[in-house]
Amino acid sequence: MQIDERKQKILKAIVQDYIATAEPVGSRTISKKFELGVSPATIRNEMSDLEEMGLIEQPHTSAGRIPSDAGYRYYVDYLMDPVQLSEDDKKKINKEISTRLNEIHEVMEYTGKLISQVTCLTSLVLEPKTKNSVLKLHFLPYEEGKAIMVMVKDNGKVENSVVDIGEDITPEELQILANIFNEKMSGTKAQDIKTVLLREIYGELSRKRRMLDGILGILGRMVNEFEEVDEGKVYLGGALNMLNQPEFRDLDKVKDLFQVFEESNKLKELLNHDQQGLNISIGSENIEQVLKDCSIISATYHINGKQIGSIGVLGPTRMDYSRAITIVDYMTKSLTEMLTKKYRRTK
Amino acid sequence: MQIDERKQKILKAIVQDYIATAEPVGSRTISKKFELGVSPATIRNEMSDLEEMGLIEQPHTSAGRIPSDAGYRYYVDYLMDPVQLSEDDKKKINKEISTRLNEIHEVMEYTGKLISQVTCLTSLVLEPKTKNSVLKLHFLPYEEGKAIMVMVKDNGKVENSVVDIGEDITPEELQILANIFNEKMSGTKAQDIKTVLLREIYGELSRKRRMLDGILGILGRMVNEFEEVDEGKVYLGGALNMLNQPEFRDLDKVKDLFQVFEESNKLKELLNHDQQGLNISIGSENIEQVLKDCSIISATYHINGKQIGSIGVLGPTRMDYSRAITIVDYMTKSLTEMLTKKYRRTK
DNA sequence: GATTAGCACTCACCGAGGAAGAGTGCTAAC
DNA sequence: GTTAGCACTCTTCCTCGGTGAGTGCTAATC
Repeated sequence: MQIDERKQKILKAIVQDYIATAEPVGSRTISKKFELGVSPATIRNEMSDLEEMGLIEQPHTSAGRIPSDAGYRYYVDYLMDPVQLSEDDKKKINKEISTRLNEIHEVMEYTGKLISQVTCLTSLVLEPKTKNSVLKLHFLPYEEGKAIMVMVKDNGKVENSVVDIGEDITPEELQILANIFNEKMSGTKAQDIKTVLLREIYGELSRKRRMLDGILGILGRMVNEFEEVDEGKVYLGGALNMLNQPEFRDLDKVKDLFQVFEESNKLKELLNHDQQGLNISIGSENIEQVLKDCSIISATYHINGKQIGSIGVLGPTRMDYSRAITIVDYMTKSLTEMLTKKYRRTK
Repeated sequence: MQIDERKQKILKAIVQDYIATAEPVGSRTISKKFELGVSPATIRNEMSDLEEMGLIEQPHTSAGRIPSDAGYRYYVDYLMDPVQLSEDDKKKINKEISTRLNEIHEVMEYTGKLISQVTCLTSLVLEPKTKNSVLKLHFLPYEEGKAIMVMVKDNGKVENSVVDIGEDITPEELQILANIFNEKMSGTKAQDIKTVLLREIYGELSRKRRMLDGILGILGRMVNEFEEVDEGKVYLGGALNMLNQPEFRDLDKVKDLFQVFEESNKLKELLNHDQQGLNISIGSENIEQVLKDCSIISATYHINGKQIGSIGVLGPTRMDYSRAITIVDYMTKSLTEMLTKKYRRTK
């Protein structure tokens, strides 16, 4: 869409003023607050054009204009001024995160809190996907018929779960299972394990008929475990901030919104776009109908340049895009750096 | 407080009608809906007395009466009719829980969902406190200078964490440490481990001077781990249900309430009364000022008759107490039974 | 003496009506 | 092409009277 410079300035003024005040912007306001050197009447004419183009709209006849989704999109793509994060903010973020780096879930939770605090919006943080290799498998004795399976993954995480092994499997046999895994499978992606592993083990064990049935059963359950821990958890932070937004003064809207917040699957989907890097989804561009008055800024972070998770902020379409983008961007970089440092492995 | 039978009947009618309708109850309503055999005028006189006693109050002059906190308390203590849970409900609860019994956090989360669904209120579920014994300790190799410590607790939970062990500790030495622990300490309460363990290990190892320093360091960190995992997580479910309650039509109240919901520490405190069994906290009886219009029904559940956690429901003071109590009560019993069955150990 | 009918009074709630104010669109002049 | 002027629209806010639910009091009744 090609629009002339003065229209751009006016659109920019409308978006910025509306972001700041949450009130429809009138022609007089623009001519007073922003120095365009033209009278309100001229601005009115331009606004009429902008409305025809679908970039702004009028809540009712005698009100000012507010940006449409398309208007925000144009603003974000072409008009927005870049914002620098203050050194203070940067320091705060870096320091706060690095003091919390013990457990991955603590990092995630705190990252979320931090983002929502700095942006005054709601934060979404997706745990690194553990669609990655299990490096090593250990079995430990538990109780009759059960064993503790400890999995070391190549992102440094350690998971354990109790698996049923049946009564007639001996510790030695379990050890064989672990050995086979550690020798042959180490580094296999979890989702590939199901097929590959089963074939391998089958070959290896075909001599030892007696064990076979039991162990195949264990494998079935193990693979379930692998998949279960595969899911990155999603952390929601600062949901309350939404209640301070004037667009959520309506209780029904709050209900709808929080309904989405309670469904972690939906939240995951919101962050789960395929492309890497920064992504901005404005209003009706969101998959979720309920979020038609919200925008989401999200970005991916990396560990060892490979596994990825994402973080995002969710706010009303009328959010301070440039600030939010800057913060999300900085946060992903800082997270990538720290997590990579933490989980750098010789392998 | 001694009040005559007719006053009791009237108070009961007021509470029940108010619970059902959320509207102040007038004298005419009572005389029509409940068969007391007296005219509205008589009821009015009685109501006037009840108000003087502080059991009911009047929102404004020309409105009916609503129960005060003291009124609810009297109702709960003396007037309430017991409710039987329908067989359907029972079956539903039992079935739903037992299909989910794999991971403790799944049980907790699902229990919460179930309670909030059945009561249409908000549920709080406190994980079993793991202020309990570590039965067994294992060490597994991780990377240079670190080891995976796997702890089996006597409530059946398995926890793992990566501990720094320093470069010059050999796997064999770690094994010794584990052996010492498993022989001497097994079953010691986590909070007692710090002192006892240190003394024991010190004696055991005083011969092997070289190892001592390193191992003492590990112990320090281990003990931190023990304490860290001590905290039971709290699960919140059905927070949205509160938004359907007419008392939370006011956005500011919602904000305050959700503020509490976001602080898991406060939620824990709400469930953390010392006495076992059922506990009812009405309105201003709550520690948390913000919850002065809410009541909490909570009860403790047990595993192996020892470790305890609790579950609760939170709703407006105008909640259906007898139903809520019945459900919470049934739920704790059913949870106790199932968890005890699951975690029954020969030890 | 307890109960009740009758009645005046209070007060929240609701909808109508009207004034104020913000903002527009149009027209005519610059 | 730009702007001043003006009529017009529409929301917001306030006021005001009517309505209805419910009370408290008084006097009559059981």
